[in-house]
Amino acid sequence: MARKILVTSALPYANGSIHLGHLVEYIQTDIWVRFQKMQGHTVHYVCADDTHGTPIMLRAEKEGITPEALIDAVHKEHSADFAEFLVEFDNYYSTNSEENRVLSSEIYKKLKANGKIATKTIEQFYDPVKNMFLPDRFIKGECPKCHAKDQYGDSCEVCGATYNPTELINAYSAVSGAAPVRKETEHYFFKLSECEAFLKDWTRSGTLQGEAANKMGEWFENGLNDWDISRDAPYFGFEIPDAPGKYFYVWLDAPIGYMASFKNLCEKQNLNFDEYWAKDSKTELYHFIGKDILYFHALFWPATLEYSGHRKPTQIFAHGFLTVNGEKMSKSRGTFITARSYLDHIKNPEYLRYYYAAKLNSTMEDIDLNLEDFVARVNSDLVGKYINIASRTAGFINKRFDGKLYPSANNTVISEIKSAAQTVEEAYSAREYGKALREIMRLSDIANGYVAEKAPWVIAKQEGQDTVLQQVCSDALEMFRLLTLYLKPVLPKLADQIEQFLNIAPLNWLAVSASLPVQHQIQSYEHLITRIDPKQVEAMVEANKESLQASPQPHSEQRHAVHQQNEVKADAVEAEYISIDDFTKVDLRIAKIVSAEHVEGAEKLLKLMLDIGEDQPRQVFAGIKSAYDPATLVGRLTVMVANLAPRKMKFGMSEGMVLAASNELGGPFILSPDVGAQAGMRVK
RNA sequence: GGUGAUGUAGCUCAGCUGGUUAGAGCACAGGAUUCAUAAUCCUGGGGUCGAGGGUUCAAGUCCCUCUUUCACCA
Repeated sequence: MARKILVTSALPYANGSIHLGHLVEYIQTDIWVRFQKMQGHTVHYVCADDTHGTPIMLRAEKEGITPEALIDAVHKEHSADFAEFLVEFDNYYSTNSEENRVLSSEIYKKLKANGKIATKTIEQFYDPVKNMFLPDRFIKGECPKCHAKDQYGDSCEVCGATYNPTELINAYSAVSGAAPVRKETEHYFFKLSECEAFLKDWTRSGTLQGEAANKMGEWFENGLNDWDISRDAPYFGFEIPDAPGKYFYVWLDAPIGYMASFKNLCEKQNLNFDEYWAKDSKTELYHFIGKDILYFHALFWPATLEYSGHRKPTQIFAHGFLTVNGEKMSKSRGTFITARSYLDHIKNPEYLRYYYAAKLNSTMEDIDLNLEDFVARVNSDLVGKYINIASRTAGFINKRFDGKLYPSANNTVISEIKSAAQTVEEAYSAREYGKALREIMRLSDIANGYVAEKAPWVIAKQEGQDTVLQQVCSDALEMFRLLTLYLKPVLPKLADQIEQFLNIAPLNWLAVSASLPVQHQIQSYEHLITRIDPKQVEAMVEANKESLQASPQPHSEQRHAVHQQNEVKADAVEAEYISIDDFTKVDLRIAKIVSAEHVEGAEKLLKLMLDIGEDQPRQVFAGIKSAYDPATLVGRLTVMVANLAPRKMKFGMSEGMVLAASNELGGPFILSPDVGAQAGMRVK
């Protein structure tokens, strides 16, 4: 039965080029879509550029163009990159579209009518020169820990410390250089906290991978915060209908961009939008995303849909990140490789599609692009094994039999390859591409073994064996046809060339049970694919090396968003000195460790019972598990903070803090008093 | 500090609900072959499955502790 399926990939931000990390997702999705289409299902694959937000606005300004001109240019670039990597969207649109404006407004109004919108006055950093509110990323200053200059508002790239923008020393606006001030403003919130019951239910109903559902559990444990969905002018985005000067936060209209892109496709192809998005839709909806934006797709998005009267996603497929040679992509190492740069150097996009597919599975594990392995694998699998089957047999058919086939009636190898169809099918369907390709390569080995065993080059020299020769080679080409069919979701362009070579109609899954008929005429064989020269890869890496200091590490979308959603808290700037009065507020005591034990389930904690001369020993959880065996601690004296507010931890109350020394060289080392100190003595 | 993952041959990875001497590809060694843009076939060496403890007749596979790498949160 033909299914109706709508598939999306995450929307790339219109502020940068597509790189090899992005491509993991688009290639993964494209393979799945092509596979489902080959199965005969109705599939629409839509995507769009994510175009709104402060970074786009500012970049356009810097380049002296309008945001619209910027996103138009990026849209062209992205579209070209995807097309060349054979990522075949049914529609690649933009979130800055009329359809999206209308849908975003409608959804907002429905959320409001359902009582899910609230307003709240918050305090944010404000650039008094530029007259705009500043996201954390646009506040820079000196790192409070290592004092590196020009660090971002949320973390230091030199020492790795994380902090609040308020902690930066000599903070300044990255836009104007002015010192930011705090300013109050009214923001609109989506009352996510009221959606908890619905979301708990939804995230556990099989819509997420197991690991993803576990991850979601964390958010529930901490309680859901209302989601800040507005930004103040100036902002490049959609103005909120009933709130002049307030704009939808980019993440509100981005997922609605999936709908808008599809709406646009409906207009072009006369499809029924509501059939796919109405609350009771019988169609299927799948979102392919990176694990970093799970938060938006598994919490905000389904809640938005639910309370605006729409259907929810059927499933969300999250994948891991790409590493190159086992490490994060890095500009200084030359492994931050753009799609364009790959095309310039390696040329053939199907090599990368094949390699990614060989590595992909249905989990959220990161996948590694090992460049040496990439060359070896592509050369060995695609050229040595797969293409070689045709390359070594087609010549005989063309030269000796005028391109005419004479397949045998019964070939056990062909039967075996055909019978693997279900295994391959299931693997693709479950997004276990690595498994599918392993099976296909196993079959390729069998096919090559068949040719080696029959040795057509020997038969060719024997008198009166023409028919046998023709059969062996025809059968090998039939094997090749089947393998091509299996590989087609991954290698669509190559499959297309092979269809022409074999002179057959475009392969779909039904063609598994067909065969090349007797007397079928094939075209002459021309070499279809060449080996990668490792020098090409070296040149690519070299070309991507940036000698300059690494440009800012892109913060993950999630961190970015969550920070934006947090209100700026009014931390007092720490003074350099404290008074004696401040110090005496801290009640330090000599403590005797009465008992020490491991805490089940805790990574770094030990549970200590500390005697400080009170009736009952204090229970304290200390993060010293890595350095101390509990048994050796019992009986020792150390120092604790006795008047620290008790804190409820996952494992119980912690009624104090043990002091310990550490830095990057080692630790923690707990303190020991000199001989004579007694439990309970005050330290000052 | 918390949470979710992760650690299996030189490299990249399979190993489902625990069950014979732990698998594949690449790389390496030896042999065969020459149809194929040095591709193919056969054979072989190589792993105390991150470390330690436990459950079990039986553990890479379950439990605990420690540890590696990564991500997210604080």
